[in-house]
Amino acid sequence: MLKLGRMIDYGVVILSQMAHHRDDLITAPDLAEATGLPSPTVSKILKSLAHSDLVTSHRGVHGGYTLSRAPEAISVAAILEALEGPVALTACVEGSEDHCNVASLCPIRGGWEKVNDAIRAALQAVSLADLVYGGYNFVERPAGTQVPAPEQV
Amino acid sequence: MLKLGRMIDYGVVILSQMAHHRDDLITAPDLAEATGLPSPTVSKILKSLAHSDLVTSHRGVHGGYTLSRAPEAISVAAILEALEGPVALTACVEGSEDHCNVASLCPIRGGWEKVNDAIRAALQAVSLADLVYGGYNFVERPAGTQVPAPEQV
DNA sequence: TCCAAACCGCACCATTTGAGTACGGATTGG
DNA sequence: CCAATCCGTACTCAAATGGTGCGGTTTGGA
Repeated sequence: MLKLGRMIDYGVVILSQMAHHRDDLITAPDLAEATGLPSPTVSKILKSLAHSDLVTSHRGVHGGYTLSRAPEAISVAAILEALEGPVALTACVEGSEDHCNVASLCPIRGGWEKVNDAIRAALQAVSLADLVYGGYNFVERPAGTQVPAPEQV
Repeated sequence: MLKLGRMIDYGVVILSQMAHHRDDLITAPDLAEATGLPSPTVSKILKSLAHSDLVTSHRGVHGGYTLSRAPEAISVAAILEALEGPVALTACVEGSEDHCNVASLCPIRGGWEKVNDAIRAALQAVSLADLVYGGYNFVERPAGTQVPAPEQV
C-alpha cells in the first residue's frame, strides 16, 4: 500500500495549525496541546521542518516557530522531503546493485525513474493551502465518491 | 522516503522475465532460478499476482504460470495493488478516526485524496511493457552510468 | 547577575511492519 | 497409484520507524 510514514501526517497537521495563526509566534508545547500530539514528537518534527526552512525558529525566552513562507508556497513534496528525505520509490534506482544484477536482468531502473518523476510532480502540485483551505470539503462528500483526477501526467 | 516494499520490485522482475517468454508455461522454481530470487518468495508473489489475474496458474504435473494479459495491458498500479493492496498514502483517508479528530482539525482528508488520485494516475500511466522494452538498454550500460531521466513532468 | 523559558541535538529503547520460511493439503497427468 | 506442481496458512526473525529522555545553548527579564 504505497505507505507514507505518519510523521508526514503529523507534519501537515502541525503546519495547518500554524497556517491558521499566520504570523504568530507559536511554541512547540502550544502546538502540541493544540493538535493533541505528544510534545517531544512535535518538537522533533518542527526541528526537521526548520532544517528545510519551512518554518523559522526563534530561540530565547519568548521564542517559538513561524511559517517561513505562505501556505501556498509550501508543497506536499517539500514537506515529504523535509521529514522523510527525497522521493524515491525503490532502493533500486541509485547505487545498491545488490539484487538488481542477480539475473543480469534489470531493465527497470529507467522505468522507475519515470514513475518517480511523475509522482514527484504530483506531490509538488499540491500545496499546504490546498490541504487547509482546499476546496474539498471532506465531511459532506459521500464515502466512495471519486475526486476528479488532475490532468494526466 | 515514500517507500515501496521490495515485493513490488521482485514482482516486476518476475513479470518482465515472463514477458520475455511470452505464452510459455513457466514453473515457479524456474522463475526463481532465472531471477535469482528465493523460490518460496517467488511462489508467494506469483500467487498474489494470480489472485489479481495478472498471471494465470495451471495446476498438475506440467503446471506453471503464464501472463494473463499483454505486457502493455499491465500497469504498475495493477502490480502494486496486487502485491500491496490499494494505493493510499495515509491511514487517514478511510476509516481509522484514531488521531485525526484529536484536535477536531482534519481539513486534510480531501486533500490527501487529491494527492492519492494524482499518484494513482501516474502509476497507471506506466505499463510493464514500458519497464521492459522501454528504450533503456541495461546490460551494455557501464556500471555507475546514470540513466538519462525522461522528460521532466 | 542570575534564572527560567524556549529551542537544539544527540542517543536510546520499543513497537510494528515486512520479508522470508516451513509445513501440510489439493489437484492433475502419467 | 505416484509424483510434480500449485495452494494456503501460520510462524519466526530482522529492520525500520515512531517515540522518549537528557544534557546543552541561547535569550530576555527580574
